[in-house]
Amino acid sequence: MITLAEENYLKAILKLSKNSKDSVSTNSIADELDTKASSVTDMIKKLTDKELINYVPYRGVYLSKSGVKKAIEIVRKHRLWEVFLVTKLKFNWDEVHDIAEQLEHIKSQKLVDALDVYLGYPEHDPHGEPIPNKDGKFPKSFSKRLSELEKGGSGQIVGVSQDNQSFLQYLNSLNITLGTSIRVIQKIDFDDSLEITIDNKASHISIDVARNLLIKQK
Amino acid sequence: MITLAEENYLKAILKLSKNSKDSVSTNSIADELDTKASSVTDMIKKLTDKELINYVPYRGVYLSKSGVKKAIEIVRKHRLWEVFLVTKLKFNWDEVHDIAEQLEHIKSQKLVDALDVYLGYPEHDPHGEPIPNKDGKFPKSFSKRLSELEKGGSGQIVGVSQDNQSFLQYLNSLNITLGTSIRVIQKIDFDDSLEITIDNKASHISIDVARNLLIKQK
DNA sequence: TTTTAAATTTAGACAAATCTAAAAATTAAA
DNA sequence: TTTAATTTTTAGATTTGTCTAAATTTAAAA
Repeated sequence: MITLAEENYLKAILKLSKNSKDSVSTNSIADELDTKASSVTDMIKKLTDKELINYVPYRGVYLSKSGVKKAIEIVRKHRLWEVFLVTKLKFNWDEVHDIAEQLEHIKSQKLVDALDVYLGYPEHDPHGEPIPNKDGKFPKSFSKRLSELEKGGSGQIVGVSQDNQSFLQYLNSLNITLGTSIRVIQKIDFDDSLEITIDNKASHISIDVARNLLIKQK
Repeated sequence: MITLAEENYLKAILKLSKNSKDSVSTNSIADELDTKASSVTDMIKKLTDKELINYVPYRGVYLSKSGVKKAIEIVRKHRLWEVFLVTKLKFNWDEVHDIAEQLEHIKSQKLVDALDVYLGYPEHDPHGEPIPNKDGKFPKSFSKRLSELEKGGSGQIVGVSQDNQSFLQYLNSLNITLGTSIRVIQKIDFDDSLEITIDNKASHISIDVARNLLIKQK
């Protein structure tokens, strides 16, 4: 049986191994989970015993096949629940993370699959992150960043690539949400900022914001 | 902060104090939670420190005001999630208990309330148990037992008063579910069993079953 | 290449929740 | 009312997940 704490470690290791291809260091896990390196070493041993990760002392860890499978399952649950909270319970984009953090640990394969059906097999969560399917496969992504669009280009918001509170709240204030139509009216050379329309209303955003907005073109 | 284990104890104590009005004994809690009396004594001390229960050594416990409030919140969450699983995710009646047992511990007031709205403020869970509202008040019950109906009487199933697996599975095999229309065709004096129609199809059930079926008459 | 700094692990401790076995208190029986 | 049986509590141990402080290993700097 895999415990809640173990699940959180697996998820953290998966996330960290996506950033850099190398094995994941003890300290980086400690940072990610806001805990101490010594605690991480302890847990690493438990996960190694369960063959969920591979570990060479002082050399870092990486997920085993079963560890990847398990970690992806947790990510899948997290993101499906986020979709549920936003699309069905009308939560805001930036309110769902902490609740999904709890819901992702509910154990029932049937529940996850039923939720997936109920939500219509969504491919992205409200933050634009891809949702792996039942077999652990991620959908092919067709989105690009708003910052990559040319003048005159347009598309619909399908996600964001950063999910901190202040960013999401800023988007809220701009009336940018999932599905919002955006068109690039002008690109300002001076600071790379963009004049855009948000559902046909004019607005102005910085390049930093544009870089974190994922859009899908028709 | 209240822990998962503490929540389970509060729920058990609430359940046990509904049966008998007296204070709840250590052993009865141990039975209910399938644990040892010594473990119960330990936990009783913790709950007493947190003023969630009142406790006199060797004399049993009862819930404090805040303990009742907390326990009812958990029951509310459990039952709302059961409704969700059955009405939205199409689970069977007898499959939802274990999952709700996990979901009831998710911490978010906003989530519970949103779920309540989403489900249309249900007053009973799929087992017929009443769902306390936001303020902890239970709905007034208008249901009666099928066993109390006269020959010729009819109504709709609104719940059951017993929720063990085999009973629920038996009902399933009879095609008795929430909302099913039942009419009493004949009462057999010999063993008090009943000839009934289930959605207009003839069937025969024992008095024991009839006693555990809650119906609402038009 | 030796020394210093940084990262990692070990050792020992702690809180939560549980257990077994033994002691104490209460209740029931003789 | 004394004894026996039952219930409850205490004492001490265990597991999980965490911590601090010290020791060890690896990497970087002189």
